[in-house]
Amino acid sequence: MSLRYALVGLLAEEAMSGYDLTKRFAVSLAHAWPAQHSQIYPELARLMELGWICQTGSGPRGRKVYAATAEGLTALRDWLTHTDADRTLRHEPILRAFFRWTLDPGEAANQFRADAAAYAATLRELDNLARTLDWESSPPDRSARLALEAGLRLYRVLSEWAAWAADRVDAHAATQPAAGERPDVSASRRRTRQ
Amino acid sequence: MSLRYALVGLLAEEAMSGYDLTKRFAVSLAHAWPAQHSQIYPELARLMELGWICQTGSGPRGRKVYAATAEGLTALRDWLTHTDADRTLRHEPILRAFFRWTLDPGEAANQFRADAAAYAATLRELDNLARTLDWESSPPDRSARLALEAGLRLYRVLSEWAAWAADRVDAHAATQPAAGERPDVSASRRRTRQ
DNA sequence: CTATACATGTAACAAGTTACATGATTAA
DNA sequence: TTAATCATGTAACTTGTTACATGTATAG
Repeated sequence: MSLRYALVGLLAEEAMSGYDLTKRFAVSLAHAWPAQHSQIYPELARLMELGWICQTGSGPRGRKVYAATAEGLTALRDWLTHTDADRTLRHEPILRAFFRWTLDPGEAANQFRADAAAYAATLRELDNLARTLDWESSPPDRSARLALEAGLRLYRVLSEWAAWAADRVDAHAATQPAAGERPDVSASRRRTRQ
Repeated sequence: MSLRYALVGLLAEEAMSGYDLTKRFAVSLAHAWPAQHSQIYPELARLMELGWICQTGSGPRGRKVYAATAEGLTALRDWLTHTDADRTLRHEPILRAFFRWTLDPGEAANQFRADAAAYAATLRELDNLARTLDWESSPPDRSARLALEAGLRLYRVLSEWAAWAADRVDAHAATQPAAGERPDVSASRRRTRQ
């Protein structure tokens, strides 16, 4: 349901088209709730049926401009106040980290450093985005700035974490007798509880 | 595909059943890649067909114990080294933060504080889990500790972020003339680009 | 004229969640 | 004996991704 409310929320701030919304999801919302146009257009149709949004204009190339209705805004507020937030974190790079013991330490460290670099790049991107937002402007902009701050802090720690993990792997490898190329997988595989 | 490789990875470390795997996903992997038993059992069947795992034993109540095969381990390593990681972050509480300008500031601040408390609770949970893992034990445990550290750091910043955001909302509300109960939504809604 | 950006949609598939469904073993 | 835990599975549905498909307006 999150996408549905996100669309209403954006349209409550400012009337715009599906194309505009898609761009919003590709920039400011990219690090909170990414969505493609193929998901957005059908959802807009459903929101029209629900009466949570309405078409307020049109433009060249079949452009349709939508705005949130009072009902839509009520539904959004109801979602925010009367439903539990899903605080799940699902992040593939962390999953990958669990299994890097199957690689030789040099490769594992390289991968952590690649993660660190990628996170740092995203952080710079978000930082530029944050600079375009004013702290003391409109309520929507103030909220956006608070949300953006989460992304800023998250990517900063992810970057630090990955760099730290790379160093740890290197440090441990240095203490090892540099035996085979890879850790002895079969030894741990023999551990079994039937 | 992540689930598939996660299962092979866990079974490369230690032979176990679908039930055991489900518990692993509910504890150590819960904050990296959550998965339910309804997703795990069918995937195990597919992994058997692929030859990436094999059944190595059985137990009471139809218990089936699986282990990763050499092919499975090769596939896992190939995934880790030859495919791009998906570094997407999708987190509902951040999305919600974007739209809290539609609520009165008191309610918005309360919600941020509830977020902070929930994150802090998860952090304590993860901290207990981390204490059960040794830094210098087996390679799999060392990897798990590195991965867990990401969760630790992420939940710490999320908790700090939410508390900070709550304070910010309060601080801003204090400077406001306490006019109506809610921000003037209609004013910003009038902003429109056709 | 020609490439790029604008603009909207659909279809097929993959992944994930919730609910349904069943039964065996064990500990109190 | 009875509740909890162990243990495996399926079905229906929702959500999200990738690819397909089409056409218009604008800037160089």
